[in-house]
Amino acid sequence: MSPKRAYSGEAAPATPGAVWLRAGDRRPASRAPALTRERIVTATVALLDGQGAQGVQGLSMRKLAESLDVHATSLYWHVSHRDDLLDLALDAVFAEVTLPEPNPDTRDADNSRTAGAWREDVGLFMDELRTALLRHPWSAPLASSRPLLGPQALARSEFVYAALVAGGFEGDDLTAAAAAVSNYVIGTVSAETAWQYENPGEEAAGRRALVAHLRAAGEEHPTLAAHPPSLSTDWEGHFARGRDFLLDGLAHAVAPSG
Amino acid sequence: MSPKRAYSGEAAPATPGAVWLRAGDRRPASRAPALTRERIVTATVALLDGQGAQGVQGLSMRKLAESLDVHATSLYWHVSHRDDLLDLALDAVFAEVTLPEPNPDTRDADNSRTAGAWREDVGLFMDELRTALLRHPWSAPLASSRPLLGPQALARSEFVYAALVAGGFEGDDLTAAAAAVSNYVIGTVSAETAWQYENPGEEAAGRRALVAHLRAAGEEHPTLAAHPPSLSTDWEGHFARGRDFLLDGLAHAVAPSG
DNA sequence: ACCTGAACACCGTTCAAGT
DNA sequence: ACCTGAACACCGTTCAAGT
Repeated sequence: MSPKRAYSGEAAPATPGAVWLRAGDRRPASRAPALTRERIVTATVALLDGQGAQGVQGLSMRKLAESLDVHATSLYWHVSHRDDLLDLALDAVFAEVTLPEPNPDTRDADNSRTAGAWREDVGLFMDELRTALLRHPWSAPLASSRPLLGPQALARSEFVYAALVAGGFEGDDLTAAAAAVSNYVIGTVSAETAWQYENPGEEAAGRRALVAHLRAAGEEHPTLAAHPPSLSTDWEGHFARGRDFLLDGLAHAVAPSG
Repeated sequence: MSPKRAYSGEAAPATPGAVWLRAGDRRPASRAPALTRERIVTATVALLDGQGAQGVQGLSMRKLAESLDVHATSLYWHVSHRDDLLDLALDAVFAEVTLPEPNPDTRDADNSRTAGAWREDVGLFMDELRTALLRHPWSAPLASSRPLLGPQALARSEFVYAALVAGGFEGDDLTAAAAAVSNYVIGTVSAETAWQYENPGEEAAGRRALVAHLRAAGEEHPTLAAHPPSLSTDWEGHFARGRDFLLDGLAHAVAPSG
């Protein structure tokens, strides 16, 4: 109704991932303030973790403020939008991905690259990322829908890029390989967490309904019916198999003869 | 006093003989309902498509109702929650993934499986799915965070399963392969759409800020700085490369010798 | 059977005002 | 510099009531 600037509500900020791009976003503090960005981010992660299957919808500025014993509007001194909070919380999850020093670009006696090194590094990254994302069920869907530009995320990307470069990737192959690795992990964990129930008690009933649904639909989908997709919920095993498929394909790209 | 279109009750009509003058006064005995689930879903997709980079947040029951010339609360006769609408809209996107009859499990003269058939089918599925998801930028993040159980989604799964079974996959390898294929596509498109701007005019400024950000961060991340991730935005090319990496890995699993 | 209207319990965000 | 308080423009969903 109002002609000028329509209510923007929860609309995404104009530039995706804008928190990371704004300079001079944070004012210097004079006296120890009640609120700091760190405290707010910690409380955000805690609130989201406590909201179970609600995901990112479990975060409201008002609930967050209450958990910090402050008014909702105070948060806006430290942060521009709710979305900033989500980006910051996500980067805090990436901080939990702990990685060693990457294996260097070592060579065998015949000057070919050692086969195992880069693959081990990339596989380790994938496993570690999955573990961190699973610890915070709201994080994988978020990671799949926001640019990953926070300092912690960038540091993890650096690790992957270094490992792939050591493995012989370069140019577009490098970019594509790194993207495939991240997207596989994030996509897989996102799918896995999509099955989480609000209430553990509902799981049994939900499972029964799913079996009945697939059986009914299965009459038209014989292959699917013969291999019910998510009834065997060995998520970790399936993750590892798919990870190895992808790593096999990457290995093929840098050593097509072998 | 009285609202604009009140039921007149027993009051005398203003115009004598007005019954005859009013069109549509008598509803047909079995009147077609104003709303159907199909109409609602179509309007939902249209609304979401029109909300640009807002994604799933662009859908409100009130706006949707307005676009259907109905009250928001009427929608609840046809649908239980807002989430139902999202699941229905997502399945409508899967309906746009058009696929041929899958290649059968053909054999070569030496009774080994023809190498190209299943791979062609799976690759086609991946390309088609990407295209459909890109047409509706809100759909990939949604697909990555909801179980894909709609009839259209299941039919597409059937195609992938059939192709993989024809290629020689079974058991956990089959499940893992199918999941990897879907998750790769959905994860990749989700990442791609995460970079979309609300307003095309902001893209240039956002790009400059991103370059500056990566340059500053690049001092600590040399490999990343040397290969700036998303500045070359050949999304399709990178998608195809990653797709082929994965397909190579899958091919290796069913023909480890070759 | 299908739709309306009022009501409830929430939202994110702005802005002037306080300290 | 940092926080409060009131206000604005929205939300999803319920339920009794209408036709």
